[in-house]
Amino acid sequence: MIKAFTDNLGDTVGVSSSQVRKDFSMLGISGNKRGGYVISELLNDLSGIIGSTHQEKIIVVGCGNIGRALIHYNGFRHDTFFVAAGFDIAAERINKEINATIPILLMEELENYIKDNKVRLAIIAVPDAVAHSTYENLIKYGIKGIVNFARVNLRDVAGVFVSNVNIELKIENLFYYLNFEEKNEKHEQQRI
Amino acid sequence: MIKAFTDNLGDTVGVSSSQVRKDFSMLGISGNKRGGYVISELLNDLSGIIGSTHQEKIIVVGCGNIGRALIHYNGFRHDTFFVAAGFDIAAERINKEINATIPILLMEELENYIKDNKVRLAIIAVPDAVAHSTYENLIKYGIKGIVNFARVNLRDVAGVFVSNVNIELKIENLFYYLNFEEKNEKHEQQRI
DNA sequence: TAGATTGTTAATCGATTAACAATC
DNA sequence: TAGATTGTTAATCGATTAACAATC
Repeated sequence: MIKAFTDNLGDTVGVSSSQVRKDFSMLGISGNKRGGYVISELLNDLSGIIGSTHQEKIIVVGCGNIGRALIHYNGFRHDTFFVAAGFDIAAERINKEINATIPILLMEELENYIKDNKVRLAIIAVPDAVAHSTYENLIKYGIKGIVNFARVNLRDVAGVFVSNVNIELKIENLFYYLNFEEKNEKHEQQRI
Repeated sequence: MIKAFTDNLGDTVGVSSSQVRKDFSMLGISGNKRGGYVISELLNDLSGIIGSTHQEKIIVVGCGNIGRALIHYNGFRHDTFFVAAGFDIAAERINKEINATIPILLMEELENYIKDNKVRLAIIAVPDAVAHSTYENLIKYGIKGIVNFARVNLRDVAGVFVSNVNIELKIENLFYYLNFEEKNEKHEQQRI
């Protein structure tokens, strides 16, 4: 019976023990005073809270470099969700090229596919220029959650949650921090 | 001479006008009372602040699905940075397969490449299991900024900035929100 | 001038952390 | 029992927003 304590748990994910206790408290998860949390029970409680979205279908819209990488990424594909299909305006060509096990379908089939399969979550990996219209369509077709890789800021609307990735922005932010740090170091040295 | 006001600017990026004014104030960017900001000047000021990291080399470590997508992604590749090389334990094979313009080099060459080319920023796209050791090596070799796509939480250390992406976690979070929302809606309906 | 918008200060909000009583 | 760890409340911190004087 493997146990863990809030400071262990916090350490491994990079938050404070207070944070862990607070979160657990809010989620209604309780441990044993002085005894910590039994890992197996904890996992059980958590998966109960997360909701058993067993093998929910998600789709990838746009099958360029990023889209295809996500479709073939074997990293995920576990209990909670899997990529069921990709969509692209050049579906046939891509299908021929990559000989995929996950089908790439035409954009025209998007609406029906979402509705027929009750897809709730989509990944946007289309070119920036069409990201916003894609987003609007997805919402119209009933998608409730979106991960967006295009470099436009898509926003949450009522009942729809959007998570913007924007790798380029991340990289630029990092450079900003680096340059800032460097500048400060120089100042430090001058002062000494 | 195109102008913009803090509420326009805020709107387009999804923040409040106060926020924009606050940020500009802290960055030392000033506009004209009643006249807003001249876009061209604003861009100028901003690029001055961001620091002119002209055409800085970044590298991608791990050339699986995600890594290769990033290497071939033509989305970025603009003034501030570009992907100069990829690294993988199976460099030759991958090079043969993809016939790339950006070279994929062997992991053994990583240290020298970083030092010779003064690379400051790296993207980690290796399998989860080796992400942490890759991270430690990169830091040892002098990397100062990391974007991490592996599903492990890598942390900032002194002078090194890490940005964790973890797409799977994002998707799971979205499902959590969706399920939560759904549950609440049901309760709403029951109450009515 | 009157009206509009900046820039900055104060107020608010929320999230994180610290502290500590409860208790195993 | 003494010691350790939870669970919760209070204190702190930071970030966001509101407000408003300055002024173009």
